[in-house]
Amino acid sequence: MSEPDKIKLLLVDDHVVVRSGLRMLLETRPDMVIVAEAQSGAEAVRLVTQHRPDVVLMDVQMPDMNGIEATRQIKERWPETQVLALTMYEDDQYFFEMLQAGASGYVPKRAAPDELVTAIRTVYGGDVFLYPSLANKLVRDYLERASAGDTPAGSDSESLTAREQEVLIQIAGGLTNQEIALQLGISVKTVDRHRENIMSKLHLHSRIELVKYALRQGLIELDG
Amino acid sequence: MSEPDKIKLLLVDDHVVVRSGLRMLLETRPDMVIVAEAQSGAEAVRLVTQHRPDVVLMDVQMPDMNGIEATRQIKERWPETQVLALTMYEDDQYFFEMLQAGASGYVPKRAAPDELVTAIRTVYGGDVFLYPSLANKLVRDYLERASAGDTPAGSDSESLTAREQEVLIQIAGGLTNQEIALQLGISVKTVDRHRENIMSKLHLHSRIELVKYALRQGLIELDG
DNA sequence: GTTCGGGTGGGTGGAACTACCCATACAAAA
DNA sequence: TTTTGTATGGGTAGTTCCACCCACCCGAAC
Repeated sequence: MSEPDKIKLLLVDDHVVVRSGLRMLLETRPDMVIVAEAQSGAEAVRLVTQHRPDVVLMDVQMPDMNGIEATRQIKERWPETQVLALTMYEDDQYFFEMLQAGASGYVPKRAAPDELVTAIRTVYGGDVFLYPSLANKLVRDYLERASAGDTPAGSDSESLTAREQEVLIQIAGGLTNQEIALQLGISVKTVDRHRENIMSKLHLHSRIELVKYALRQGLIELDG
Repeated sequence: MSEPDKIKLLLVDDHVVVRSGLRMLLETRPDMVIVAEAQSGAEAVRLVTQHRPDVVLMDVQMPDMNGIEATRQIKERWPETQVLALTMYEDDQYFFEMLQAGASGYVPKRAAPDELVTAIRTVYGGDVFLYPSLANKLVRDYLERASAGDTPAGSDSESLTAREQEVLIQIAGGLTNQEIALQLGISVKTVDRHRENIMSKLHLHSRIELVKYALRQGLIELDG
């Protein structure tokens, strides 16, 4: 279909403008070709099946199914496909989750075009690319965990699982269970189950308390 | 400089990708020409002075100086320059502020390219363009104000009465309507009535949004 | 191989929330 | 005086939340 030596890209973003911008910045590069565009996480998974791209440029925040869940599903089925996360905000709350989901890189959308190109080539080569400000974050977090001895048995109160944390962030963002379910591509009942577990673990009893907890923990920002 | 019959555009967005996308979608149109790009509100004001564009495509959320303040300053100095607001989120909290600042239109970035072009031509013609979902919002608000007897120039957002503020604080404190009613010695329905009025005035639609509003306004503390 | 935890999902019932409708009482402003 | 705004309260409907109940699948740990 396309020259075999080019890096095949899949663009995933819910905004036409952003996809066009990425296309403009990337398709002129001699070693890259855009094989498809998706506007939701669900569509991305489908198009990976169809086009088998080398690298997926994945927006993190999207309706329908967000980038984290889409990444998880893609890496589960095609581990050789590399995912490069794109985000609007550098202080992104989903940074760690995205890496856990299997993303090989993380670049803010404000990055210069050449930086983006470098990032794509890096993850295509099987390496990890982290934007400097975000790399610092990762290192800091790593050191914290190391010095804390990994928090073995959840020293104080029970700690939340990654999934629970994800749901908590969505709740704190003001979404209903219904909307969260749509975001994560799971059942409303499961979201509700996670919410119950979170409340139980944290000894909280209403969404508002969850919101305040998330704010105190810095899981979300007030202006978000 | 450029053909006089073309609509001169200034693109304002802090993301290179978005500016590129807009450029790609717009510069091929025969009746449009992009005279400059700005990556902050401050730069936008400067470039309007320099290039005198007909229409400014203004991102709302930006660091440095946001789109609202930039719009205010631009409209103050060059009222004939039209500003079309672009936003990432349809349920934008800055919607009304942007209109008050002088924007002639409001379009989400997820809008189709042709819709954006239509919007530009509309505001260039001196008319107002509102994306359907947002127009509904405005109409609803207008009707509210009209039936309520206006609030003269609709200048600032309607302010809360003392009682409403009191109820808001209790809600933000995490109390239920039941508990608030008990606290204030009034009926649950009255508390509910106050809540409705508060939400209506502030254009908010859930308790969680009320909590965040109260926190932003400093009405309550996070640890309280 | 069994146990255990995490993630998934369903059902029920009551409370709470949200958006509409309606009204009355009172004080201040036009 | 009439209007306006504020506070008060009721009704109804539909949705969401919350706390219980139950289950299955899977992978990791023991």
